[in-house]
Amino acid sequence: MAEQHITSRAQDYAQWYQDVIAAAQLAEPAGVVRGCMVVRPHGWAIWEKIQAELDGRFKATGHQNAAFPLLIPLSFLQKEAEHAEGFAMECAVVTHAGLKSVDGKIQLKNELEEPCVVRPTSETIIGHFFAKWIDSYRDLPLLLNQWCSVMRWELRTRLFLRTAEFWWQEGHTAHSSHAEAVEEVHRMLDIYRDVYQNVLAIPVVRGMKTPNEKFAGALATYCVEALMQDGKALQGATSHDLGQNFGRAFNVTFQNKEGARDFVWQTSWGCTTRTIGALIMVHSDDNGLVLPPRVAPIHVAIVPIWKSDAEKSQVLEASQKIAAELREDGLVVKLDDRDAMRPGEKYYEWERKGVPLRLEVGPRDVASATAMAKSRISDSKEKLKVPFENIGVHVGAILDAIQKQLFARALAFREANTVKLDSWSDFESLFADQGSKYVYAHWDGTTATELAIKEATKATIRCIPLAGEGLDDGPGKCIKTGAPSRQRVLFAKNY
RNA sequence: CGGGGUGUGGCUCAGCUUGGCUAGAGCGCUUGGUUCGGGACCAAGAGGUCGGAGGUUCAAAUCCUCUCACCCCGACCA
Repeated sequence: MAEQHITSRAQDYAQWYQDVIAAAQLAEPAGVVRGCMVVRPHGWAIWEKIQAELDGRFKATGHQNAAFPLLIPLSFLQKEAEHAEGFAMECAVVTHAGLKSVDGKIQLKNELEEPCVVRPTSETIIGHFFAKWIDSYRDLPLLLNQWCSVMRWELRTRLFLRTAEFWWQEGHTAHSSHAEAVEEVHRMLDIYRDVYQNVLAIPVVRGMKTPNEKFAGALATYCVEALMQDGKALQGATSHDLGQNFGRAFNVTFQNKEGARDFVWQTSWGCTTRTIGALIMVHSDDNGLVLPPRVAPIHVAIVPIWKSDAEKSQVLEASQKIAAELREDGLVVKLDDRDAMRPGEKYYEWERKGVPLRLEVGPRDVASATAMAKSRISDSKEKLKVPFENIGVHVGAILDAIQKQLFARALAFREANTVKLDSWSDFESLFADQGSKYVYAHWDGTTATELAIKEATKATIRCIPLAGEGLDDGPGKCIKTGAPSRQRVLFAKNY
């Protein structure tokens, strides 16, 4: 196991981000195919935890999982003009099938009559099947989700944040009325908020995207936005009101109670492996990955300490008992009994992998029937004594506390890095150089102004916060043009 | 896709300017031994066609051309 140096956040934030990923063995660039990543077991285990949390909530709200083809006929993409334009540049295209060997060299064989795109998202092909499956209002609502990977041929890639292939879920639903579809859009947005805040311990702002930022082909796009430690925002998940746009494009119609034909009202919503990037950039520190217990693949690492063989058997026996008891409580416990490694090195390893709690069990601890506990997020090297008796209760309480502390810490950071601005020069200087925060400011509602602000400062409108979110205080004047503004919107640089 | 940078054992790098013995070091890895409460030590080993393909040359890690990948800054985007 190669020792991993982690650059400090202060020195080079981008390098720190990559170092944390390498040191925790979460993922690495595939190298053999531009922009693609390999998600290593520890990284995938985190994704599986996120999947489980989301999937359970999807099922509980009546959704079913399904799987649709990876390849989409090119013609499908042309059916919804705005959607096609939004994704045209970044589609990977399959033009051939089969290979042949010519003079020992592999060559392409049969050119396809109609090329296929590798799905960048599945609205089109799912629209096609919705048209087949939906005939009556009795078939609605149709509530589906698929877990899969998609491909967008990105020109600049970063592990988890932007890769050519990434993993996600995409929910697709069809409804008999716009009101019902809108209700679904918000139901799913709230599920994302719930998972972000209560599982990932990341505070988010719910909002609506501007017309300029919304999903190509949607009537409206809603999102949850999170703030990273460098002051940049990251979109955590999206939920789209597709209106009848795809219904029209794919002729998805149903007969309503009155006997009339109408196009269905659709939604789609998604959350990606990018979420792991958010986890890293919100919680982790200069010692490596920090994970909230609810998404940690390993909750507790037990490091036994011994000198003699007699001590070793005694200490291991006690450690195994503790591990078994904690596992009965549903915790994932790693008993690190590797012989060749000294305890200190094990501490560093589990720290950089983000294990929330470490228990040390040595001869002295066995004698006193206590273990030394070290939280991943405690400031000092101070350790806490926990008794063997009812250890599950103590460990459970510590893990709960860590979960709460992480959210509180992230929330405090967000509050400390959120400002209300009304002066254009203040706005400009805040975003000067690499600077960024959450800035609530007035905007006149035009795309022209939005783009002018971006041009001048690199800051973009992350969202128009929903009622009750953010720091809105009623109408005002646009920070750039002085034109009337209905409410403050959220600005930041973004990933 | 535009601008800049990088590519030498698993990792970090030296060597390249000015071509020349068998391509080195530290860490990691393997084996044996001593260790073990915050990154251990000793000894002996294994591991590289220098990102790839062409070219120049008696001779290329080193010079030239092309290409691939990665990183940074843009533009675009989950």
